[in-house]
Amino acid sequence: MPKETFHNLDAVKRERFIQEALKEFCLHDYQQASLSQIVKRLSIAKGSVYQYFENKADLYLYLYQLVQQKKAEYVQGRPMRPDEDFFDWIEELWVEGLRFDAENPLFTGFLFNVMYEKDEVAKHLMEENQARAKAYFGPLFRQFQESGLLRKDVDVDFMVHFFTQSAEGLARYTMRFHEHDIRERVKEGRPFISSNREEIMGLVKQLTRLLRTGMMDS
Amino acid sequence: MPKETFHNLDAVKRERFIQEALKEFCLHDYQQASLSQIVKRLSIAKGSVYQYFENKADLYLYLYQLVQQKKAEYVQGRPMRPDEDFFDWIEELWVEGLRFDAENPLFTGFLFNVMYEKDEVAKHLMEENQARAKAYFGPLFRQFQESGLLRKDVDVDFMVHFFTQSAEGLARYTMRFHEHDIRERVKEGRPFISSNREEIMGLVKQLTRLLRTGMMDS
DNA sequence: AGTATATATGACTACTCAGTCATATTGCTG
DNA sequence: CAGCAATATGACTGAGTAGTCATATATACT
Repeated sequence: MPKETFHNLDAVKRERFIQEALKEFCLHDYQQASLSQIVKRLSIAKGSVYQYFENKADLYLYLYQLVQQKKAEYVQGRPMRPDEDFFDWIEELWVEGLRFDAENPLFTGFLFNVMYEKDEVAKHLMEENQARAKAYFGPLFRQFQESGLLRKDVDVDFMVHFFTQSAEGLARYTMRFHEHDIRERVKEGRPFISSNREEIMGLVKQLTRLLRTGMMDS
Repeated sequence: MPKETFHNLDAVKRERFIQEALKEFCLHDYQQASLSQIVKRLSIAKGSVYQYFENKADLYLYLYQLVQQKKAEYVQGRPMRPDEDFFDWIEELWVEGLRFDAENPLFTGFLFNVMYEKDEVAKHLMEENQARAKAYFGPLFRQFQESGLLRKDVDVDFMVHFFTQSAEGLARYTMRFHEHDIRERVKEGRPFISSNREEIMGLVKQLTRLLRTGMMDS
């Protein structure tokens, strides 16, 4: 976690530091991300990083905690109402989530990188994240199976995996037009996820259609 | 592409070189993978790498081409028969594919890394791969839509994306029990994908169920 | 055996990095 | 203003990297 000095920092300077650090961890994985490059872009001394954080891993974990928290705040506070349709609820959740992604591309880019990070620092973060999804949706799905809402001939764990994987793929799909220049967009701070509400709604609806009743024509 | 010298190499030595290089690129992304480490493990001189290949990128691209080709050979040669059910065909394809993955963990590990590689060297490989999938399944899906097999209220591109993403997620799911010690397994050359035919068949069947008719109980 | 060609070698260059630390600068307090 | 504590600095260390190249060794051919 950050040292006292970082919290004492001028808010503008602290924000700029976070932005630039996120940018670096968006463009590169943990090992390849360079503190030297961050301080160069910020025009501050290398030593300052170590006035603010213990080391590189400390900074990385702080950023993760920050981003994770912001995203959770945004998505939570809209729990499923009793007797509400699960997929209707999910639709709303995902639309909100994608809007958040569009508005905070650096957050999303960072989380995507964490997801596929090969370094040890990030291993437990992914595992935690997966465990969280499993703990949340697992019992819910089991309950739905019992109440005859979800099919019983597919394993709950597998269905949760399939479901979360689909959500992830949805975010990825929204980036499809910017895949070739995501790096440039990150560098320049431009968004790389569509913020077109119509488009987002359309995609989410298509995904829930597939999840509900599959690919086959009925 | 490799230099003449690499092709002239004793087959055993060449195979060992490939194995060790794949191992390194399984454990690390492109930038982090170290030629110095590879030659150390092989007990050969650093210079030898440059007798065999132009540079690091050349080696990486050679490995990709090699792995891609081997996998294609394995999966191809089982084209869809006319009037065969699409999902029945897919089931067979995926079972074969997962068997290949289980038998060649280094190949699969390497391809997984390529997929999420952030370095420029790999960018066009991913794009190529996605374009290949789109070119192959796109027209097929469009045809299925017209013949009333696939639902028409979901965009073909989106459906192809959903479909390929699901296949990828399937492979990832088979690794779920080894996620914490994949690195150790790669280092020691032990498999990290289940080769239990029953289990593989079971998982593939569950996925095709979900793809066919969705998650809801009918 | 002798010569030419192919292959193997590892010290070396030039680079980047995380992290350190003695020193300089700033801000605050009495 | 003096003095002290908090903060900023950047040269430096030690480690690791891709790639080079002159030299040594092995192989093939006459």
